[in-house]
Amino acid sequence: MRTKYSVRTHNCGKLSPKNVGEQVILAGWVQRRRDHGGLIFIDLRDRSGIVQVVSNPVHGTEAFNVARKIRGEYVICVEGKVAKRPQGTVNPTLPTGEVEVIARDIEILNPSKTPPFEIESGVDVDESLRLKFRYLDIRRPEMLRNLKLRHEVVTKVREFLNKRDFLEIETPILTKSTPEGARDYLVPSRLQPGRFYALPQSPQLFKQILMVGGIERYYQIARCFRDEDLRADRQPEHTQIDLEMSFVTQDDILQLVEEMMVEIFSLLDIDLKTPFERLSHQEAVERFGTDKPDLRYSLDLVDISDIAFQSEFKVFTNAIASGGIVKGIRVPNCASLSRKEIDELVESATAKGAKGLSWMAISENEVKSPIAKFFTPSQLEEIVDRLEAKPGDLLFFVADKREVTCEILGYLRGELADRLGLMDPLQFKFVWIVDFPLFEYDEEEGRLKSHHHPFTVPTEDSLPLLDKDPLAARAYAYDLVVNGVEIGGGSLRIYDRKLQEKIFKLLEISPEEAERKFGFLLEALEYGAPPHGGIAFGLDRLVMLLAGCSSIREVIAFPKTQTATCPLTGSPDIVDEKQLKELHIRRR
RNA sequence: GGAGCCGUGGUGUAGCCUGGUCAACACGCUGGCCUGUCAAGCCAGUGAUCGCGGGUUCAAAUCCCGUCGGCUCCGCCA
Repeated sequence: MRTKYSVRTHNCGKLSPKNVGEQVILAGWVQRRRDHGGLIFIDLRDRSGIVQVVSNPVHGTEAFNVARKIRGEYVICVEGKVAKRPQGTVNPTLPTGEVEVIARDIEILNPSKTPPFEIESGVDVDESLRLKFRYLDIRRPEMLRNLKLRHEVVTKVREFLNKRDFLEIETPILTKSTPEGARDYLVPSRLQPGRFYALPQSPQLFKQILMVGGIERYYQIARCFRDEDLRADRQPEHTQIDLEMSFVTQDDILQLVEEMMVEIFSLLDIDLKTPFERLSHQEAVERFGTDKPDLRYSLDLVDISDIAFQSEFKVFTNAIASGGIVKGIRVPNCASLSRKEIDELVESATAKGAKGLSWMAISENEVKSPIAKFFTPSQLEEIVDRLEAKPGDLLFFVADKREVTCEILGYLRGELADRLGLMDPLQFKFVWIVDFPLFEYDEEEGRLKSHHHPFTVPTEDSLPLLDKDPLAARAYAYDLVVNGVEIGGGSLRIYDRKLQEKIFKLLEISPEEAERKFGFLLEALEYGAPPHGGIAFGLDRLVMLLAGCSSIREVIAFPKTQTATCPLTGSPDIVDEKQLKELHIRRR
């Protein structure tokens, strides 16, 4: 019996009436033990599922004695016969509920301490405890399901891209720090005193170099590192589905990705309609107040500046006079919202940076609002018409600079949708955001900053704008957004050294710095670089959406806490002085 | 760097506002009974000085300050 587990014949969860009569050897963990005194039931669990084992002294005296000692999470091996359950004892909630295994022999392979929390679905346990005992947490069905789903997504992606002639190629983890972007994780070099590697924020430059290397189609399931603060959807290391192609247009890439998404979502029997909706960056911001809109609900933002300017309401007219706008949002059937609820919304908008938030409640023949007195009846009617408001609707208005107005209302839009339960968790609304600005203005640094990254190619008609009005320049850049979550983004890249240098110059990266940081790329561009472009997806976010979770930690085997620590291993940790010395590092 | 919420036996919570049987409930765990349960049942028992430190008070889980940890968010994340 010592090594019987090595000849395990079946998986627990796979047993069915078809196996009745068969002699089987199972191995797994004890989910639960029900001791009836003269008869003991054991729910035996392995990765495939659970099956009930019955230990009756009649069928195995020794086994019964062992069964009495068994406790939860013991690892055991059971030999016995599969039997149909007696009439009236079938468990319809268990896939294997029609059968049970009559134990002839039971061996305890390894006992277990009582786990610090119950290993079952739907636990509500402190997350840091789950993470400290992640190996127990992973035994829970939800975690197993999520990790399995993640595996299936990755498998699907590989199949899909392999079929389309992509090569999976690894790029270095120990690489070079680059300016711009997120804070790098640094790794001190032992052999080169005083020098540091950086962990990659993405394989961006390597994949472009691979294109220059004639690979034409590359992908990688790539780990990426960013030393920034964490969120529910942000970890210091995350995994990207990274791909790059030569000789393609933006449309080629978008189309390929759509096909890939169809494949991925077919895993959950979800039929995605292609092509996905496309919104220009500008339209997204104007209509939804964000570049990652959740299109499961409408609540569009509507400009009423022209009407508002005619009113007597100083807040509105002043905002417009100083170059701002007034926009509104219509919330259906919410005129009955209590004053307290409205005040809460006003407060949250103010917390977001709004100077104020005006509202109007629409009823059959009047507009109830603290600001109604500043408007003529016909102006009010125009506003109602413009927002297509119906009796029972509630309207909110913000007056400020264009960007601020859109941002606040965009935030309010999400807040309202959440409160009103407009986010259908079973629906997946894909949208491409395209025509991104090439640059944005960095107030802090007082200079231009790449909206996507410095290697993104401007559209042809933007080229003349680079010198005149760079902020008006558009890029061949695109984001894929699902239900308000940005799951991927990419661009066509610059493959001309002169243009790349020009962009660096506009970003106020000196030729010396450009040479030092990106010299190898600039040089590569001079040796027959093909036109190319690509995209990268946040695998964790994608799987999170598919799994219906609200944090990527649920789909990562060993995630970090908000303070970037690992309760399981205790990393990060102090190291020996000897190690530091070898690395030429002195602590302050 | 900032804001908010949380921290009570192994787990999840109640108690906290209105200081004084202040430690309760469920699950778990241990033992006993029990041959058809599957969240088994019944009986008995075990177990927390209330994250930590300080303060107020005759008296603090309860009020105040600080601190640590977890989570959410802002900043940050090309």
